[in-house]
Amino acid sequence: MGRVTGDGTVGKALEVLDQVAAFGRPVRFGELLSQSDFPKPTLYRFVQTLTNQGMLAYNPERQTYSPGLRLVRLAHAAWDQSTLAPVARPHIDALSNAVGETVHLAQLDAAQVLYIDKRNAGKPVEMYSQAGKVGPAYCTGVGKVMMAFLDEVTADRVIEQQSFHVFTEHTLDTAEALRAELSDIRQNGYGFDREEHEPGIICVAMPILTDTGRVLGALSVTSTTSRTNLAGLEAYVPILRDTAAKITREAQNWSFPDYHTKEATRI
Amino acid sequence: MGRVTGDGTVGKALEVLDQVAAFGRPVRFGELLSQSDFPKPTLYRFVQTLTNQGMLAYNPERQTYSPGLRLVRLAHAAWDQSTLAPVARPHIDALSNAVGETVHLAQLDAAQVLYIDKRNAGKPVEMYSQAGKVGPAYCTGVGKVMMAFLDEVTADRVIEQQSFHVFTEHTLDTAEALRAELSDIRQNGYGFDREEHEPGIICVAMPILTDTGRVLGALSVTSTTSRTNLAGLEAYVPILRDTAAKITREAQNWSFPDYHTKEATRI
DNA sequence: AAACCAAGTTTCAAATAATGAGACTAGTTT
DNA sequence: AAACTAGTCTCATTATTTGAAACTTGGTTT
Repeated sequence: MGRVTGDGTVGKALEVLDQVAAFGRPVRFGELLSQSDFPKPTLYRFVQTLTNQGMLAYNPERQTYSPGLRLVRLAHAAWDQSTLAPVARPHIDALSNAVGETVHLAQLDAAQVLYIDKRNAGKPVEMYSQAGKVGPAYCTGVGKVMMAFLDEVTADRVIEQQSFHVFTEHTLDTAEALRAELSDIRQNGYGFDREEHEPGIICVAMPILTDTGRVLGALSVTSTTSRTNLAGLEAYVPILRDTAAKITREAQNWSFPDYHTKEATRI
Repeated sequence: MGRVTGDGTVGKALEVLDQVAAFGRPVRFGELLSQSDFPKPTLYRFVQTLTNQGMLAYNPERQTYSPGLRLVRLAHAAWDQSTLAPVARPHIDALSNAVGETVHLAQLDAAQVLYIDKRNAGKPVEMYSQAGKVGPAYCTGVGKVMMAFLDEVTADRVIEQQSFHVFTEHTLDTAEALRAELSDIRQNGYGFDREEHEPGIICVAMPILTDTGRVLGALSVTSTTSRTNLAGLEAYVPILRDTAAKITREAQNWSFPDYHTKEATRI
């Protein structure tokens, strides 16, 4: 969804990979076919190739395909080199201890929010279950603050790719409403999720920017309307700002990849 | 290393992806070129395509490439659907608590050991940093017990792909020595790492097999020669066997992908 | 400031690989 | 045993990849 297609054969093969992943369970060739735009033999060859390459795993007993182990290995490298996680970890820990609420670290990937790290209030870390998860950008705190600080061209592209599905009565459901909100966020320097994604769930979010203003990612503190309110969350703004600044400082040295290509095709 | 090449354009592109990941740090185009068999424009186009697709991330300030965020998202799905991790987690937790030593869960990927989960004695879980890591199969406990229970054809292919690099004075450095060891392991049903990979580090490992004998993965308990010895580790065999059996039972229901294709090219 | 150099990028005809309609096979149901 | 279904294979056509060479850009030296 929102992914650039038409990068030749490689792009098509990766599209198939995404489709398999999107099923969320092992999937049969036929199911994939009925859902795919590719003709049977073409899809078949892609699936074959990806399986040979370890990007898909094949279960011969059930004749099903699922995303392969090679991805886990590659993601390990991505995690280390292309995400804020290694640099941010100690600061996230400190933030989590200080606020005693759920903390998220996210980055943008193809117009979606990709959760990179998470600390559950109190509970021990239950990682991979959350890291790698994606969510909508237009109705989450982290998504909105990241979009707010993108350059105009990139922002337009990202906004255009939002689905504006209505999750709750507070969900912003048009590009115009979103643009207005992003403008507010730019003014304040931070943003909220006002039960826009899930009823009863609110959060305050802070962008992580380079000092040239490039978006690196975002942090958020999440709570529920039963425990606090927006004013209560706003009290966390100073510590969030501080944490973000620390992450920025360290990230500058290590230096991180950008979220746009020269080609303007990818976010 | 050990990966099947020659799956057309897609295979070549993924080879490039592996090369970038192998650098272990953001890498410039030129560095990649000097290390690659592809001619300049060909490599250039691959890198371009992969970047457009989010499989690589480009840092315009430093002009470097690193594995992209899309991999993190895809790996999340792989983790959930193609690994033993979700099923094994509670049992690994219990095992870790019971033995108070470092516990590993691993699977085979392309003749290498892929660590899927880990519990550090006492310390809090620090996930992704370990999950996705790869290691040699011929000189680790988990690697050897998995190889020992592969079917003959697959085992031959895997053994052939081992590097037999000598890490310590105890490293098995020939296919013959390894085959003898695997035979012993098959007899006992479990295996050890006798400081073969790192001096002072020893472990006892147990394969996780389906009841038809197919290899699903392996478990190990690791310690140091300063804290215990092989006889001490052997005491953990019953609980390891028990844990493996529990994981097998649950995995059967959920059912997992295999580690060989119909094509006999991929492990 | 001109010449040089290195790194990255683009071009385009030739070579190669991807494509997909259709045929085939194996397994299952009527 | 015929009809059906899901998966796999073939091969002429078509479209894409390929890479030598030329070009551009930014930085460094003379």
